[in-house]
Amino acid sequence: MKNKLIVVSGPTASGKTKTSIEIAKHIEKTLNRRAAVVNFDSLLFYKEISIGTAKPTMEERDGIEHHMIDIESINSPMNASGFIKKGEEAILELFKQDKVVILVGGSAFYLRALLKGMYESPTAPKELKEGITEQYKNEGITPFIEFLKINDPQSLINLHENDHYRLMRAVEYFQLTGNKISDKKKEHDQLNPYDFSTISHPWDVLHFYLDLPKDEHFEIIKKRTKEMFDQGLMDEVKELELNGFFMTEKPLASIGYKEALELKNGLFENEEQCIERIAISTRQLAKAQRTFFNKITPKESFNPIHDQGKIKERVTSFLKE
RNA sequence: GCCCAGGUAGCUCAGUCGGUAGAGCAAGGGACUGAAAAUCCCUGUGUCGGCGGUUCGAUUCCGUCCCUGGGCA
Repeated sequence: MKNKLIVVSGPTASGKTKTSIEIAKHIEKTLNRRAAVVNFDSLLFYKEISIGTAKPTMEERDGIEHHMIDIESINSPMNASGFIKKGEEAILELFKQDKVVILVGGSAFYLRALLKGMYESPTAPKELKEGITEQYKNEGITPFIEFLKINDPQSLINLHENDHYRLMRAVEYFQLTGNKISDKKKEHDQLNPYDFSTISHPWDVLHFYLDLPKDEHFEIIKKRTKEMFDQGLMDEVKELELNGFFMTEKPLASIGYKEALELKNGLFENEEQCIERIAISTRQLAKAQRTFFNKITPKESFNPIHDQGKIKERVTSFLKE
């Protein structure tokens, strides 16, 4: 019998945490099997940031074991490759223990990397990365575009000239591997990267996608943002500073923390405006997440508020297959 | 009641020496392979407060009325 993997995806604040716990409880209590949650939210990896990431509390987890949470520090950021490695390891171990794995999160890029694979590439040595950063600082994007014109012109077609981050990565990839990243993309595109009916593992996958009407969703986002402040988001930020962080760590540039730091530095007139800003950015994040998930098939869409019963029924039938 | 400032996009505002208007933000759409809650791209949006007048033509000039803010009474 194939290992069973249940994916619970959806935009931020769409009820993924609650749904995943309900599914896990249902599996353990009603179906008499063990279940475990594996996270694929890109910010839950970091142990120092919790409130602004809506990390599930121990109470919320309700005894269900969780993995891929609090596994890194914000001063050594995770990336998709590292995620795959550790995520796969965790999942395989759970399957070995005959558990049903519930993969939960909103970072579609990471989910796709895990299920459809990534182009192989060694980690870039420090000197190479620093050299690229230095050259960009001094000379701007021009030398990178010139480099790609000669070595990987297709990437110039694939990418916009203002997308400096990806242009630099294309140069780095070539210097690192001697291969064109555009060739790798072309190769990988033949695997239909958004089609999860075929994945790079022998797992049986059921994909739940949660979403709800936009206006309703925005109300939930606003409420949750206010709650983050009540729960002490600002204290969490102050604590980080006391603990010697520079406050320039990459994960702190994420929604909630970026604005909290701005509030602390007097860039907002008041807390209310800061909250408003976070809520809008969160809504925009949800929009981007929808755009990505919309392309992913197959998936079964449900309303997190009204469809909990249907979701459980579907879990039951999936595990009997 | 009088004086002043203002009323232009969902919001904040710019502008038109008279030829029916534009930025930022918001919104909508999209891309995405080692930063992904990041990064990047594309796209509108208007009775230019109402009504009259002058003019070939008014959002722009004039009159009047309404509204908002400030000051004086």
